[in-house]
Amino acid sequence: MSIQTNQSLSVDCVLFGFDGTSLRVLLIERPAYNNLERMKLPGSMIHQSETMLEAAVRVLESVTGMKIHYLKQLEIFSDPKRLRSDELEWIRQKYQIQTERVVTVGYYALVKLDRHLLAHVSRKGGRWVPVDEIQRLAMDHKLILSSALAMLCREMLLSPIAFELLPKKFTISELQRLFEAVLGVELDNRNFRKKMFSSGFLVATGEKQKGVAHKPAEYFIFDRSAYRRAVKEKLRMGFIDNWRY
Amino acid sequence: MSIQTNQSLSVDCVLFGFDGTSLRVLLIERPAYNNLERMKLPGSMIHQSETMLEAAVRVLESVTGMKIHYLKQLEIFSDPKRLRSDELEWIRQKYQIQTERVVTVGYYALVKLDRHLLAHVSRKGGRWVPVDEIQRLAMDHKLILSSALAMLCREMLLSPIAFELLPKKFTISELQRLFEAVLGVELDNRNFRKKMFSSGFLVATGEKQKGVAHKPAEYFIFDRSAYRRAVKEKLRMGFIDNWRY
DNA sequence: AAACTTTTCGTAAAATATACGCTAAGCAAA
DNA sequence: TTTGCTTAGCGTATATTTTACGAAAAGTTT
Repeated sequence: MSIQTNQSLSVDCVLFGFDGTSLRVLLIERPAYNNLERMKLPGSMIHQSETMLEAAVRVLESVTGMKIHYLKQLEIFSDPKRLRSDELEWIRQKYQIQTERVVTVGYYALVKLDRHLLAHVSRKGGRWVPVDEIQRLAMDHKLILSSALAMLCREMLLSPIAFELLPKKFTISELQRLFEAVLGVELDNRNFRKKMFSSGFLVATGEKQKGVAHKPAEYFIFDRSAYRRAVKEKLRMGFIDNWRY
Repeated sequence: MSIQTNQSLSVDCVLFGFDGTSLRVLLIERPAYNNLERMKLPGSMIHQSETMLEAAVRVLESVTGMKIHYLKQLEIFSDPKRLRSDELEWIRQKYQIQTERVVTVGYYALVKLDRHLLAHVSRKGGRWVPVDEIQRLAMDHKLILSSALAMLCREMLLSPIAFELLPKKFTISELQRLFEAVLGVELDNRNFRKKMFSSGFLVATGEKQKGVAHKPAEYFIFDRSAYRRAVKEKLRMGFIDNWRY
């Protein structure tokens, strides 16, 4: 029943990207050590004078080389037995600390994939792996990933995070494919389009696709301020019109 | 840039109850110490071999004397400057530990208020304070409370947590008043009733109010398995019928 | 008995969601 | 050049849900 004094705190980050077809997660390949799983989530122990969030930002900006715009906390993973002794030993060696227990906070983040980012990440030993190809991960990182996926699905239905994963200009079909990939459903393209346009936060650019073997689609952009206006409008009008038991 | 080794981990819990009119939070009055705020949230340092969640359960079951059925994690509060030095000193004294930094995890929980619970809590130095009467709290507990309130609102619209706060048997009006208290809105009683009945998880008991100066209302109970069936039904049918941008 | 209060049942209109037909615009193959 | 294939994009009819209220019912208080 004694107070714990020799524990450490870390962050582990699930960074999602969308390549137009499938949802991908950024994984780090760590050097071989005994028989430990090689692939892990990007993470770090926290430093003296930073918050958990700042630690997560540090980890992600280091591996991507860019500013992270969407980053949220998941859960805290504090099972005293969450790390096997060999994993704990790896951590002691890597960070040169004596610790009996590592409590970690999961974060999930979204980025727009582009050539520049892909290049930077691969220089840093990172790999963008499609979520449905991930079988095993180091430590309890598979658990953290599951938590992130659940959060992503939930958020996708409630706030406009899809646009964090798409390029600035995108077609309605790309948007729809993203929804289908994340939620694992098929959607009717005509109704999907109607729903997306109904709130008026998609702005036509006038530009169209080129070189596609079918009618070229128009590119749209997401107007965040129009979105905020629409949300306010809804709140003024309906009371609880958006609950769903 | 060094790794933190001398920090501690704690939990702080926001326990909500509903007295039929207003939403209340359980606060603890701590002994006077310098000029620190007296009222704080129930909390504790974590022990060697328990998870954060287990620590929260321990704290809440100790102060209420009963099993806690609804308990969820909020956020982690890790600002290195979240505690003033006098608050930190208080913690060092209370727990007899040398620590430079206390990172805390917020939890929020729901209970049904009854006479028995009220009595037990007041023996333990706890007080049920209406949320809108809380001006200041110790440390950053006001911040944790805000986080809990935001979470409560969000959850109230998405899952049937209202029934965790009401007695087993309740009238539709009581249910409505709870919604109004938590969300801070006024609702049309006829439409509220329709909405609540539409999913079919409210079961009539046949019992009615007695001694009220108007038409007596019937008591209902929440049928959790009917609720689960209704949710499944919805998922089979609609695709994304419950997103709300 | 009249007044008052809250419960409870209804109903009509408005707004949203769903299912699906059909044309448009590009490329590729014939 | 024509035919076929594919996805984009428009429209419409029907079903479902939400919203705004009217009014009766069942008690207590005056």
